[in-house]
Amino acid sequence: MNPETPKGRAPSIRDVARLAEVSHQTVSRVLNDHPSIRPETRERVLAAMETLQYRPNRAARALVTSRSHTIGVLASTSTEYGPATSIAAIEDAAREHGYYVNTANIADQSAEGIADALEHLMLQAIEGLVVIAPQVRVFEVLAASPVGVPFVSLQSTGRSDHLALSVDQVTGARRATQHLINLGHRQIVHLAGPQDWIEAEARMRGFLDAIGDADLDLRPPILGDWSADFGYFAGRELLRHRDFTAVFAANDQMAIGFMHAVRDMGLDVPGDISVVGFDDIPVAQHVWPPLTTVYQDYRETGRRAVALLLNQVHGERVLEVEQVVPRLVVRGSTAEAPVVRAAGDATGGAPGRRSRV
Amino acid sequence: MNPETPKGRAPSIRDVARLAEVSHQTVSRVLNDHPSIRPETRERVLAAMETLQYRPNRAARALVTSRSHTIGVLASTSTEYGPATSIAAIEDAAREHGYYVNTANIADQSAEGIADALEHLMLQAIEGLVVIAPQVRVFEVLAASPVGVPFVSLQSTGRSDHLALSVDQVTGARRATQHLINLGHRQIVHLAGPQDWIEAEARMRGFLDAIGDADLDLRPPILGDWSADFGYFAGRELLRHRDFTAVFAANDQMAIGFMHAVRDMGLDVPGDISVVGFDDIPVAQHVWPPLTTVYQDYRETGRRAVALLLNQVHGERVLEVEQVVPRLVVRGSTAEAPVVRAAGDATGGAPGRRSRV
DNA sequence: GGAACCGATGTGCACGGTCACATCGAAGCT
DNA sequence: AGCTTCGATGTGACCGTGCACATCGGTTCC
Repeated sequence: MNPETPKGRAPSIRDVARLAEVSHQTVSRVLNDHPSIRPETRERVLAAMETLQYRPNRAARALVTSRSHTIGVLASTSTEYGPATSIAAIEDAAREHGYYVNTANIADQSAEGIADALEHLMLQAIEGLVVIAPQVRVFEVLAASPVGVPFVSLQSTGRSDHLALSVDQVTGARRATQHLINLGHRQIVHLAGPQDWIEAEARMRGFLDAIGDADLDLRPPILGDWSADFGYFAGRELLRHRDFTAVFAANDQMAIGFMHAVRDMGLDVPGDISVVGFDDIPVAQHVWPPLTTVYQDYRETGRRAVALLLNQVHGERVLEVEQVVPRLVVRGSTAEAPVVRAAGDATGGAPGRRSRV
Repeated sequence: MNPETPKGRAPSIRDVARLAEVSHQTVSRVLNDHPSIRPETRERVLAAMETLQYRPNRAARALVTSRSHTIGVLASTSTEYGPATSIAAIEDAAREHGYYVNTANIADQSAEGIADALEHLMLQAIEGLVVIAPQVRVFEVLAASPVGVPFVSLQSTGRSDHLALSVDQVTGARRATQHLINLGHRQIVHLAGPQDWIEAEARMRGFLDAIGDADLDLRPPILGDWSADFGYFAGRELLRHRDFTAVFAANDQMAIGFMHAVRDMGLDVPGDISVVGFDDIPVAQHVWPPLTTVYQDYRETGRRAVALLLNQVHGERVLEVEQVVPRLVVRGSTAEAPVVRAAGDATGGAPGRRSRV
């Protein structure tokens, strides 16, 4: 459409060069901010680009430099609030650094599904990888077929073959549990995440540590699937025997589902049973009762992952990462343990209503 | 590392060709499933690829074919459940079709922010665009600087310059409102989404239609920002005058925040005030009371967007899209309107508890 | 039995950039 | 004055793949 454009093809640096009456190499230099270009020449080239509506061809550049300027994100459950938030932050941060992001979601949890997603990313010639699919198995697959590019995981694995952004979930979980213990609870149930998940394990460890420190009886944690539905059904089951006074759920969804079950049984949170979640999803403070939980900054985590990864990609020294400790947020779902355990009393009071927004 | 690999460079089709004792073109043909290749030759080539761990270079291929095999997603609020779910579905579907997805989040709502994100995608040479950033302004920007590739939007705009996946939100909202009207509510407040949003407008229109059909008094809708926090604060404000008995919120988060405010004022849902949301996010059925809302299938929407877009990209005839009507899910947050409007009575009963999981 | 055709494969170039090296005039140094 | 250095620019090759066209042996057809 543009009269200057020679063929039906998009304009290339040679078209720009012709119009600006310079060599194609000079155009290339302008593109790459080469120092030794006369300001006047640069202006002329830029004007020609503007006229032709020139856009550099990323494929051509990638071909010759063998740099794709793309980072991969290997994700699972990207629908959940936490991962989704981190992914969005990763994309923003990457764009800021002039990078593109390619996400592959793990379809199922099989090793094959993981390998498929990884293969998809490798075909894209990614320069680095952010792993936000925090199942132990993912790292096994990664170890079995090395990607050959630096990678960062958003969860701490304890392995040393890559960098991990250590949000100290163990301490977060420990603090949540200690909060319950401080309130006088002695029988505490842990609704954990799935077996294979690193975060689930870390949170469980924090729970176990706190229980051990306080020398309390240990009930084996219930392994869940992070969903509110699971929290609900687990609650229905658990509440058949009222032999506990508090629950620490490994995420807010399960906590919310559990609270639903408590109400269905005609019991009260926190009057009869205190509940703590993990993550502080946006609705956590608006459910009834407002959920005591552990806050972690998913955006910041994503941002830092990109910074860390790009450092590695550019071959810079990677500094030791300081641990971020998530913060306990006390709301209305926790209260002092009922003094007398009355198994039949379903109409316990509702003390300690400290709802806040 | 591999003895066959000539230099430090990754193997190319010529390396494969040399090993298989064919020409590079034959290798290319094997890659592209050209019909006239002898099975025996194909085998030999495939074996050579395997030996060399050959991976096609996407950049080179994109350069010569000028096809990037990438689709762009222009998104905003990709952190919310709905968009996040659709994006994940888009990525899965695209991968299934051998396509890559590049997402750009709109940083702020300014025209500049939108143009930036779009520019980012265009530099990537996307073949098609899915718009999941349902603000009217986005379409203005798109109209001002045409992208030159087919695009599909996940929300109906009424414009005819592109395809829109019409989930019929107007009807969904109308049904939600009618549900309240059928329960005897006469004063209904609408917590709407932000001004600029297509979905917000559609849902508001459905609300207005239903109110108009029933010949009820119209209260101007309150424009919110989709957040639970907003729902809460709007509720605190609205409830200073109890001149309504039901609320239709444009999404579940605002509904949940509003219900929080109702409780804070010592009132009861649905005894004093019925609440309907929109979206059916996973926790909606587990909050108290379980939220009556309108379900829409975000995964399916994303999947269909990709199918539609790729049809266009491949120049196929694009069939008219049938409208999907979202489904009303009745739960415990709605009940018959209180017969007598007792302004001071804060302890209304809790009829119609039909909680279900 | 020779022309036309077809299946299977090879040859060379083009895609749009960047890199290494060449060129060339002006300025600096001895 | 002659040599070196440097800034500003040009020339040609190359990255890995696909396309257009050429080649070549074997059938088919009249």
